[in-house]
Order: sequence, then structure tokens, then C-alpha cells
Amino acid sequence: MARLAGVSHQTVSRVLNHHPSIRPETKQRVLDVMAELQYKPNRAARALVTSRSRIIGILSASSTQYGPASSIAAIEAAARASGYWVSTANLESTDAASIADALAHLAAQSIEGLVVIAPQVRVLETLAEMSIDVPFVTLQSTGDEPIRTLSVDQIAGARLATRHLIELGHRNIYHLAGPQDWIEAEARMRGFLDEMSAQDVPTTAPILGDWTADFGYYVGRELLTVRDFTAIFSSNDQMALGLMHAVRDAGLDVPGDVSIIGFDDIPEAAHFWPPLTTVRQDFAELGRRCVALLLGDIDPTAVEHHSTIVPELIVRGSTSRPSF
Amino acid sequence: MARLAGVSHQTVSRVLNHHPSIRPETKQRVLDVMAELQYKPNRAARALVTSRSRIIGILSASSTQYGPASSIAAIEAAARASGYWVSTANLESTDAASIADALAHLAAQSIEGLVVIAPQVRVLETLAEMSIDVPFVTLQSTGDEPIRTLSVDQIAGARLATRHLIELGHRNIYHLAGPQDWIEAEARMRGFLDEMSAQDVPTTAPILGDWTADFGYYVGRELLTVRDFTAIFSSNDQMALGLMHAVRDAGLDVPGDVSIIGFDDIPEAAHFWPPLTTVRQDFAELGRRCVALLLGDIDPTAVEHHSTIVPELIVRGSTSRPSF
DNA sequence: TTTCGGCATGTTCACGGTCACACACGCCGG
DNA sequence: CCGGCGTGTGTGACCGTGAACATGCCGAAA
Repeated sequence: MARLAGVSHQTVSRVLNHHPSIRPETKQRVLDVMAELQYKPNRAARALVTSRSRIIGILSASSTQYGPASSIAAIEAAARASGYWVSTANLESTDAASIADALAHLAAQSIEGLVVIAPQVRVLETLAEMSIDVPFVTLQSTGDEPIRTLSVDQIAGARLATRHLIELGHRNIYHLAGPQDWIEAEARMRGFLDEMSAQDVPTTAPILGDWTADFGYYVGRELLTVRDFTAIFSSNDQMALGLMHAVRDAGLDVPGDVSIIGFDDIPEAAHFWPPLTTVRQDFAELGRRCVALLLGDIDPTAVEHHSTIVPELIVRGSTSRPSF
Repeated sequence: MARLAGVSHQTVSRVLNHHPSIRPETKQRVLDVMAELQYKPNRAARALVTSRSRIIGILSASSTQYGPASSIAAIEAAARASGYWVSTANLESTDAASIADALAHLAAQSIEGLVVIAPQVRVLETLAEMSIDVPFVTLQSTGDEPIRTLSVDQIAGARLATRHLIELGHRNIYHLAGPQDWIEAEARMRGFLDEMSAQDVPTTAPILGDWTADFGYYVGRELLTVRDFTAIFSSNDQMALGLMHAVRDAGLDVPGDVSIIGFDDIPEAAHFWPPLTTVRQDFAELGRRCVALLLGDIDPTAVEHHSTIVPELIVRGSTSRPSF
């Protein structure tokens, strides 16, 4: 032990914790010895005595998708910078048992904070039931939950996308939404509907999808049998990709015959054919702010509960004026 | 404490550890009390005394990409099933300091195993220097490192892709490789070169890319100014996407004028225009096997050090016979 | 000079588990 | 009838750290 080599025992602890009253000389001696024997403080012992784990848990679903993955990476980076560790639990299915299992797994580590990136309504409900006793933040929000959320303003983003289509002159616009129980899907749908009615454009019922390009393709084929629209607002880029695929398969042109707009701005979106007009979300910023919120770096009284990040419209080649 | 409610103290510990000699009646009593007061064993205390953290560290780069993200999710699931936790550290840059920092961060948790998904040669070198004292596995391999690796057989996959192009009749084939210091990039490049020479096709020097669709697009534009080729093998799907974008921008057709084949089979690949011919890697299986290897579930003598998973060629619409 | 207060450091204890060992009990064989 | 053994349970030490308290030293004030 470092204490044998140097002098004592508590002194080492004081050096580690930057206690003020330590003679610089002593401090240096301890540091030297620590370096020499590659001393590493034992986290378990520290956690035991302080009863603080310094671990932030992340409960996520669909962590292979670009958005969640980016957020996770950003959270990890921010947490690390603050001396925290991140432990993830990924949901394989969305049933209550699976959620409870993942949550129990995280709880067993006595996490100090929890970030929920599993944006199903159901997850939040289960969360509430389990009476999680640590501060937690969800990265998605419909704007009226009684919990702490932090999100890209999905509604504003969806309105941005919808307004873009309307301003181009489209009147027959479909919305391909995400799964019904996803908070984000709901928010985007709401944004779409809000903007449509604000601009007095007649609305058709949104179609519920599952975020995958496969589904977008399938829906596209179905819709094109009728073709009573000139534009589609897809609530993510993958489905937009599938839609474009279907449009081309039908021998039609994007944006000539159908304008398509996505959501997220995944890195590939600029290279789709045609390059996809979409709404950019800054996932990394989201992750950073999320940790800041959790760790209370931000004055908790100064921060609004529903802090939002404003998304940005990225106009590329998949939207144009309708041709009729 | 549960011990007050029930009877004693060590008995609780024995119940927790499934010690054989406990009377079923006593065991049940303890379990009941535990359930009642929602007793959770303190991981820190246990880790302290057993000096086992039950944490597996993951060092990853580019965790926002589909492949790594899938592997991470699979590792997490497998680890959880075995009662382990997963802690991730993501590399923001590939310099030695950043690697050392991430590694130190993981080491500070006294991880019991390490999975390296940051597939740069440099990472492995730094790893060796830091003399990591836990078992570790890398998910990438050129096949001749003296370390424990587990990987999709990249070389075989690259040969599969190359052979496909050659069999279609292509003779002027470019290879758009990944960054030079990435192990996977190197392996795929090697597979490409091996197959080309095995089939006696003259080879041009591979072009080094950076995995992004942006780069693929850029390279595509450059290459098309000369146009001395009929096919390109891109070492991932994103760059293939960029390439196809560039080809179309030049007014040419895929696969009519240029055949393009990718690598990975990301979920979107089937919906690119045209649907991308590519090589599928089973990342999830990789993650599972990886944990099994680490935890020694597999008889360590029975397992080869360089266990591999065979990738699969997925033929779609971006490749065809050359048209001349 | 004595006393007091602050600084630098040492000592003791507690955190919540596991481990090694001790103990009580009932059963068996010599 | 007694000693040994196996079963089920309790006792005490210990893991490495930080908090609370104690100690020794020195300089300034009384």
C-alpha cells in the first residue's frame, strides 16, 4: 500500500480528495509513491463508505439506431468528464417484464441517476410504478408529463417540416408516423397535425409505422396504388428512405411526383437519392445537457423542467413544388 | 437489516449465495423478509470483499455506427444474462492520450473483462503498452495478432465480395478501403487483394477512405473523371452509398455503368437506390460469443483463439455484368 | 511564560458484505 | 456410553476508504 511507502493512511485519502490542509511537500511525496506503484483507489471501497456509486444508468431501446446511439455516446462522454461511469441496459422487447428486469439490473448497481432513452409511453409508466428512487431524465417528451424531461422540441421540428411542405404548395400531405406508443412519434404527429390545422390544410389520418426502411417501402407501395397525395412527411429518415425506394419502383420521381421529407438527419441522409430534406436533431447536445441536468451542474432552480433543443430544417433535394 | 427481521446475519449471505446447507424453511423465511423490505444486496460491499466487480468494460470507437452499436447491445444483453454489468467508454479521437484516458477510466472500475471494439491498430498497441491486466477480447482481427480475438472473418467476406464482381465479368475493379489503421479495413483490403491475385485479375491500389458516405461521394466524383473501371468494392455500406450518389450525379447508372458492392448490410442497405449488394455480418452473434469467451462459459481449451463467424453475400441490385 | 487556536497528521470506527472458523445438535459405530 | 462426523447456524475478522475525533506542533495573544 501507498501508505506504507509514504507515511500514513488517512493522508493518502486526503491527497486523493484534495483536502486543503496538506503540506505541498507531503502531498507530492504521496503522489510520487502512488505513481510509482501505479496505485489505483478502490472504487468499491469508496462506494461502500460514501454510499455513492458514481454510476449513471441508461435505459435504452433501439440503441442501434443513430439517434439513441449518438445520445448514449454523448452522455458517456459528458459523464466521464465529470468522473462518472455509465452503465447501459438495453431493452430487447417492450413488455413490462423486460422493462422491470432492465431497471432492476440498473438499480442493483445503485445508480445515482437514470437516463431513459427508451421512448415508449409504456416505459415511463413502468418507471412510475417501480418508484425509481434516483433522479431521472427522459430524452423524449410530449411536453406534459410530470417528470423531468429534456428533449429536442419534436413538435416544433414536425411543424417546421410540415410548414416547409405547405409553403411549397402541397395540400395533399400524408404523415408516416412512428409506432403509436413512442413518445417521439406522438410528438411529431402532434406537430404535423397542429401545423396542418394552423394553416387550414385538410388532414388525413397519419399512418403508423415502425421506424424501419422496410416499413416505409411497404407503405409507399400501398399508398401509390391510390396516389391521392403529392407529399409525405416521414417521421424518420429510414422510413423516408423506404418511401423513396417505393416511389422509384413505381416509376415515379422524387421530388417531381412526390415530395418526401424525413426527420433526424442521419449522416447518410445527404447521400440518399435524392438527398433527403429532413429535420436535424442535435443528439450530442442533448446527451451533454442531459448529464448536466442530472449532475446538477446547472442550477436546478434555473432550469426549466422541459428544457428543449430547437431542431433545424435541412432542405435538400427530396422536396419541391408539386407538379400539377 | 434483513438479519434483524429474520434471524441472523451470515445466514442471509448464505441464502444470497445459494449455499447448499440451509434448511429450506429458513431460506424461505429469509426470502420473505427480503421481499418485504425490498432488500437489495450492496454491490460495493460485495465487490470490496470479493474483489470482483462483475463489470465488463467496452472500449469502443464509432459507437454510433450500426455495426459497433449492434455488437454493444448484444454484449450488454449477454452480460446481463450472466449477471454482469457493462460499462462503456467511447473514444472521441484516436490519439494515444484519448485511448489511455478511456482505458484508465475503465480500469478504475476494476473491470473483469474488456471488449475492444475500437478497431484501430493503434488502440491495440496502446493496450499492450498499458499492460491491461484483465482478459480482453477484440472484435476485429487480421488473424495474426498474439491476442485473443473474435471476429467476423473479414477476409473471407471481402473475398466473397470480390469474387462476386469477378464472376460477373468485371476486370477493372477499385477497392475503396477504410482508414489505414483500422484492423477491419486492413483485413478487407487483404481479402480483396488475395482474391484478385488468386483470380489473376490485375489490381489497382486501394483508396483509403474514412467510412463516411461523404467520403464515398467525394471519391466517386474523383474517380469518375477518369472512369477506368466498371466496379467498386467499398469496404462499408455508407461509403458505397456515397459512391452511388456520385455515380448518379455524373449522369451514370448503377449497376449499368458501374457496379458497386458494400460491406456490413446495414438495415437501410436494402432500400438504397439501387438496393445495395453487400456482405452481411452477424454483429449480434459476435457480441454473444464475445461474452461467452470472456466469461469462460466456453471451455477455454476447446475454443480457438481466433474464432470467426462466416459472413454472407447478399446480392441485390447494385451489381451486374459490365456493359461493354 | 502560559494559553489558545489553527494546521498537519494520526487513530478509530463504520460501511455491508464474505470468509474461516466455532459451535450445537443428532446420528452413527466401537 | 462416548467420540467423531455431518448438518445448520452464529461469531469475529477483514476488505479499502472516508468521517469524526484526537494528537502534536507552532506561533500569536494574554
